[in-house]
Amino acid sequence: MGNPKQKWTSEEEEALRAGVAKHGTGKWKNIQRDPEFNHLLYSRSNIDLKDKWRNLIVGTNGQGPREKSRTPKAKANPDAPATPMPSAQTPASSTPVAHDASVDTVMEDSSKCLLDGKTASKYNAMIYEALSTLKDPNGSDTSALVSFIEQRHEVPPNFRRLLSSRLRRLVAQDKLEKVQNCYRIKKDILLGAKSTAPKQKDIRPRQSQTTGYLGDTLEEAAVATAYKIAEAENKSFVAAEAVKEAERVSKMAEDADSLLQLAKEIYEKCSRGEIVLMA
DNA sequence: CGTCGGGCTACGC
DNA sequence: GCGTAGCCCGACG
Repeated sequence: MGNPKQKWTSEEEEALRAGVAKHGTGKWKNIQRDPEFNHLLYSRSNIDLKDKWRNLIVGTNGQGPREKSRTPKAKANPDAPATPMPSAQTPASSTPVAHDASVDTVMEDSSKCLLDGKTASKYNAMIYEALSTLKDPNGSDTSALVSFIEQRHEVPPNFRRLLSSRLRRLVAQDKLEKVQNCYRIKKDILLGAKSTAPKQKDIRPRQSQTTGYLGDTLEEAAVATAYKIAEAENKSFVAAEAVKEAERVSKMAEDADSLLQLAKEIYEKCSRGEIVLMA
């Protein structure tokens, strides 16, 4: 009630970045506890840090609403395949690449409608289903996706909004690609990747007895999608190494930049004869 | 206990 | 009306 909203200041943001640079992502509590940043982040919880960083990343990823790229990210990643935006993908969220590679979703799209526990995002599956069915070379826009999904699934009234939110997030995670107003499944990085069989051997050959509204073309598309995802998963794994390298470099660059600025300030003050207090 | 991902909603354009 | 950003909640380790 009495919480209008607490917007993040650039100080806090900078502290967060510095904290991430020092401790790495995921160590939100450490960052928050760190006496160095606690002065700025005392009013924020570790969850807040995580959330803020999430939004920060979206903007840093390349095309984002807000580009706060103050620091010229190092290019690096010489081995970059055919990826449009290989550089600084996600500072330390190699998680989305490797860990998140579990790509939960996808696999059992429609059959997941009323499945047991997992309760993962079935929306993602719907999106993949829709995209892989209407194979639009230019991608499908939100309206097309909404109507497609609405025809096959039960959706809440505010689904459109939900969907667009989800689409954005998927794009941010590099799972989808947005061209103009249309979305399509992203299939970046293509490399030799020997088919490392173990995983995708069981991509549910048959499914759909849950409801039965499934067409065979749809099923085929679903399987194809699952296959592609599995393939992409393998590629991601291989690519993760390169990405990590890039991350490391860009992180170093950021660090160096911060230190440089700090050093500059100190230098100027010193040359003016002022006394500088170091923390 | 801490982290992560999803979802909701107020706010700005 | 859409997109963004902060915040909350449940799940998982």
